[in-house]
Amino acid sequence: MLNMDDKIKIFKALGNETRFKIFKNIFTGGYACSIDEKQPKDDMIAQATCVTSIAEHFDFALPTISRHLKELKDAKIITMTKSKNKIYIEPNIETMKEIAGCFNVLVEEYEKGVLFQFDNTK
Amino acid sequence: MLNMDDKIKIFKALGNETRFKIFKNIFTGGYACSIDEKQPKDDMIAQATCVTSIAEHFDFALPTISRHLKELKDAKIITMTKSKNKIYIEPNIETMKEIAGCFNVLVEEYEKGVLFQFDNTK
DNA sequence: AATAAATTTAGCTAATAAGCTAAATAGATT
DNA sequence: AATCTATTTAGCTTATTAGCTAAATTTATT
Repeated sequence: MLNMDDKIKIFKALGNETRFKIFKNIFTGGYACSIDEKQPKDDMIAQATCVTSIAEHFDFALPTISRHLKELKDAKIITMTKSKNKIYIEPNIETMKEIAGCFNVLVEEYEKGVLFQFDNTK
Repeated sequence: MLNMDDKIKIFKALGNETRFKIFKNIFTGGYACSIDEKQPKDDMIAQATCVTSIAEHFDFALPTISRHLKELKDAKIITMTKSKNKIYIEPNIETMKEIAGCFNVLVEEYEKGVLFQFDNTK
């Protein structure tokens, strides 16, 4: 369950152009890591990628992308799993489900509330 | 339809503690404006409130809250409608529906994708 | 016409964030 | 053991953001 600070951290992480693009690409694109292509691991899903392969798609220095990824990880938007000398990056779909749920509830509750008020004011 | 910049603006707006609390309160609480209580308008729903009445619930100076509200408005999270010398503030539920839709699609598409890959890797 | 209420604008300061390069660390390969 | 690959840490600069007070603007009330 996400508390308020968790949610704020998630929104802050997504409220930056570079991180949003990284997020979007990890969730919808998924770059294969060069080493994965040589030695695919069947316990890794295809989206799993590494810091360098993500950074290649951006015009920023590697440490900059590394720090953005850390922020996405700290917000639980992605997971970063060390395996040998590489970091495998995957979408954290549980967090997305929770956020989706928050907005769905917000819309549902709001519509309930509006109907209630319409009844009240008439 | 929200484009990428719109979405980033929305997340940036919600990624700040003060704005998140204002957002939360406008959507779930709804403070009545002192003047509304004296002269209720039947074309305004109960959540409609004004800058001062929102600011009363925060320990920040009025101009600070005013600027935060402007940012929520610019992100289309709330609407601000001038009526006489006051601003009526209401949730913009359409934007919330769109954001909810984005996360719902993300989760759905991801799960489709994962299933596809499982089929592929086996 | 003067005052009061609601809100914004302007201009300032301090904190935070985003970028960089250089150096450090950890593991793999030769 | 030396080198290469992947990544992070440190330390720096610049830009942005969040807060403030004071002043301006707009409309309502007396």
